[in-house]
Amino acid sequence: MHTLSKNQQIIFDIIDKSPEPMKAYSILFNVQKKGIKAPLQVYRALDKLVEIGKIHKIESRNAFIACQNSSCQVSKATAFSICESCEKVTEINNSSLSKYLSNFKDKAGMKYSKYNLEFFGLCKKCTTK
Amino acid sequence: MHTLSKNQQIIFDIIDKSPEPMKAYSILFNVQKKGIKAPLQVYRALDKLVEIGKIHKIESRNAFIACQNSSCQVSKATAFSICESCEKVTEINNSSLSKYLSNFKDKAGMKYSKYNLEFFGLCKKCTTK
DNA sequence: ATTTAAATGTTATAATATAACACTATGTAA
DNA sequence: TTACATAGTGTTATATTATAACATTTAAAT
Ligand SMILES: [Zn+2]
Ligand SMILES: [Zn+2]
Ligand SMILES: [Zn+2]
Ligand SMILES: [Zn+2]
Repeated sequence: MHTLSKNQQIIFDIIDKSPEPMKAYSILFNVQKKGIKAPLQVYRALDKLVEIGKIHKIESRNAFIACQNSSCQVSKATAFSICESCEKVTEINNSSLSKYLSNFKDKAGMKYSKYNLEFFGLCKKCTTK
Repeated sequence: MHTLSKNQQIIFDIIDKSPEPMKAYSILFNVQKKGIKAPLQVYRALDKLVEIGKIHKIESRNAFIACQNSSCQVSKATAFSICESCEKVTEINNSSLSKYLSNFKDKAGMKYSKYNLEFFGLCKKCTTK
């Protein structure tokens, strides 16, 4: 089991508590009172947290979210739903989907070791507005 | 059928000719001899070209690629394979995959209108090195 | 011809991310 | 416990990616 360093723990905690994906500079702003002053300190922690699967990057938003899937030890098979109205992001944990994608074979013979899928649409709440 | 404006055509042509995804500022550098001098001119053309499905953005790379799928009129269901060694990117055109993803239903009841999928791994060429 | 929408040109600036270097803490193994 | 290796930190500077705001021009629609 991996033990987080001081900066990693601070930055993980703030992302984990956030109801929405957080951007790097918003994280920075929020941890300055804890002594983390420079972008690099944030980005280094983010890199590590992504690497070990504690957080994921939402590529289309340049934002970071805590892993909501306890079995997701590494960020190598990720899927998210993103509401284009309220920007709510949810990690999808669907074994049929992950099985389908993990077994997907390209005709070009490429061997995949990782994927990231982002669905866009309207969440239930925003649909009824 | 959509007719491209002058800047849109210039920028589409250079992306279409490129064997690899192009970044916005690399595009800018390459079209300066054609009179396009400012980032905004590039980004505006890119936005439009993405909107009409002539190009796609590779989110994990902040780069743009010409649509390799003639039936892809709008960028609302995209899938790519990305080689993490040589950075070669290929648009995946697989009807089983697109059918599966287009019909995918989240248990949260979210209605999806769009998705983007990026596979990562080693291409054939890089596997045998 | 008049109106409307789309595209352009330009300057400035915001937002996102990394390079380089010096230093400190932690774990491992002789 | 001392040496060594690996990971993490702090700091300054800078690179890269993207948008705001405003004036003007072109193309399309009525
Ligand atoms: Zn996860
Ligand atoms: Zn919503
Ligand atoms: Zn396409
Ligand atoms: Zn390759």
